[in-house]
Amino acid sequence: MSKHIALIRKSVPLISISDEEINSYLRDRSFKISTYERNNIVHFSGEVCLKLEIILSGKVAVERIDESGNLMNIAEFYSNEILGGNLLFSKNPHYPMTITVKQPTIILEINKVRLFALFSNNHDFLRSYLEFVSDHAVILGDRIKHYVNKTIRECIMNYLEYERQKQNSDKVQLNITKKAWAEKMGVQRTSLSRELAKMRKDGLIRYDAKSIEIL
Amino acid sequence: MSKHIALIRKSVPLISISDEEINSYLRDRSFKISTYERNNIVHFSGEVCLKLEIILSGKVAVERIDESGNLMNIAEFYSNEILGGNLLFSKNPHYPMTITVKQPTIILEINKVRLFALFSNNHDFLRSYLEFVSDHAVILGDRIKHYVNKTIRECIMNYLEYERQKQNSDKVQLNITKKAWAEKMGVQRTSLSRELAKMRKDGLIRYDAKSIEIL
DNA sequence: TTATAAGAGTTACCTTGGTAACACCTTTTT
DNA sequence: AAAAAGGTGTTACCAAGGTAACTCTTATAA
Repeated sequence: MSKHIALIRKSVPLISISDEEINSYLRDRSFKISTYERNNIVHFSGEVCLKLEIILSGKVAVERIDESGNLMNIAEFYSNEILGGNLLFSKNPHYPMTITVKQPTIILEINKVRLFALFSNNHDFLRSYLEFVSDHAVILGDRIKHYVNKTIRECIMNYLEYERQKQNSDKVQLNITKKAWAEKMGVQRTSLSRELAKMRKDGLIRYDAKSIEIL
Repeated sequence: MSKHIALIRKSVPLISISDEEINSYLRDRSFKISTYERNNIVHFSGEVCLKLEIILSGKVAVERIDESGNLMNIAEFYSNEILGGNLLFSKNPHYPMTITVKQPTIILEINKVRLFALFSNNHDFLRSYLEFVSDHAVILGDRIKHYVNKTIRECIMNYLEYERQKQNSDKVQLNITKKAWAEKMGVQRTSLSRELAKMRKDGLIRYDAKSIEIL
């Protein structure tokens, strides 16, 4: 348990909360720790959101599974990130997608009443909460912008452009598998393969198994 | 000006703020009133968001215009609704889409410092702000769910199903033009026409210029 | 009340991308 | 080291839907 408190102490969103507070919240159950194994499901699509969750360690993914069983990876969350922040105060707080564990994960759950009390008493916490929620709404909006009504080629270029800037090189290292990339863009893996081949033929890119060079 | 104060007094998000406060905020310019005519642009895509805006009266639309000039209507906002709520506290607060005026509109602008002070001093205001922001993040998520990787037929059925419940009748009145409907779904008007004709042939619907009956 | 603009329906044509069925690799597991 | 599982590339086939070019109808303006 003291290991968990150490984890909470290190958690960025909670940085301004004292040990005594943490202990008392854990005791009165307004804070709760949950641990998950790989492939556990944290929340099913449609489930009601009743608490805020802060990831203390690990990695989870928000995934949309359509009627035919196709997977689309909408977002991934790591340590210090928040789940349910966009949902908790909504009039209709249902998780819109499934949240699954990708790496063993420890999560701190905060109930709604405690959260609101923290906002009131701790303006730094409120500020970082608002910042987080804002940032993620913006990311959602960006996904609409980048992936709605775009051709696969445009999706590929968006991704490569983003990685080119992040990696600061025209030769982009692919740190994910092609399968995962296809799921991220919500297209078939074979269609991604085909489009990459076409783009090579059109002289736009050069590539091998692990990297793509933008020409 | 007193007319504006009356409008602010009636505004749901600000219901718990007194006349004296409103007056003093207007005087120190942390509150500001702007009026817009039809087709004015409130914010261009990419513009930096520096303030929260509350619509006191009128109607605006959030629109995405792609490279080929095609319009997609992402959302519409009316009296008592908030603009920029998802953005203001983000690290990268750029309006992702263009916001245009559909009906003459009066907007109250609140700067970031004042807004944060209101949160701190007025928990009801904070609560309704959080609720609003949450609801709208959920709506954004729903749009992803409803419109990403769906056929036109599925988009049509989603819309009709939604309207059927709202209007509580199998015969759905179309209160928008077909053109606007197509823009809302981000498809070509001709493709919508074609698909409706197909659905009629398949015995799914019956329709005339103003209404559609679900069979 | 014309004239002009804007919405609406139809269809031939063609591009995009999902499906399915292979053949290879590469990585784990036993 | 052999076997199983999962990632990858390729391609023929086909459905969905964007484009463009018309025509017809319904508002709005002169």
